[in-house]
Amino acid sequence: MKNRIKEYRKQNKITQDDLARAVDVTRQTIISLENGKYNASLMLAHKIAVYFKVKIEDIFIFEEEE
Amino acid sequence: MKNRIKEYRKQNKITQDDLARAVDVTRQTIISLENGKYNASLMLAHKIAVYFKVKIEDIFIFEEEE
DNA sequence: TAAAAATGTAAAGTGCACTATACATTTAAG
DNA sequence: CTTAAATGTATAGTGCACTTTACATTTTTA
Repeated sequence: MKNRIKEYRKQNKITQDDLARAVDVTRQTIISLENGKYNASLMLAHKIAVYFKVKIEDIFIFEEEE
Repeated sequence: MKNRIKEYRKQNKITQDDLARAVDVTRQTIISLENGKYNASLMLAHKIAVYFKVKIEDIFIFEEEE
């Protein structure tokens, strides 16, 4: 699964730290998500989508699966 | 976070076992989700939404959070 | 009403999502 | 060019999402 967190973050001109605080996780978590270390939880995906005012599916890209 | 998995499953008249196989998890996982033991991962939420042909937000209800 | 099908409970184990802390590297700005 | 801000790397630890197996209870159907 891929995501467009970095894209949306750049568009909104905010820092990783800003986003982390906004969705209540650590900066490490944002870095890990942006760099594809692992996937977000459903709850975090939702918070990020709400923050950017888009749908979960707009940020998280589900491809080659089931 | 709540979810409407059981509702959608009943509407589609399929069993927990059927759904479990369809989204490639164990029956235990479906039971646990339906009974609110824990939340689905983003990937599983997506598979379930695709299976029922609806959006993630139609099945998973995010309320009192951030 | 008895057997089968569906649902639920229990419990131990694995891996990943996320935290926390510390430091190193890159980018931006005076 | 030098400092500060932003981004990244590393590592150890915690809890939860999910598995597996086994059995118990409820619901459905012949």
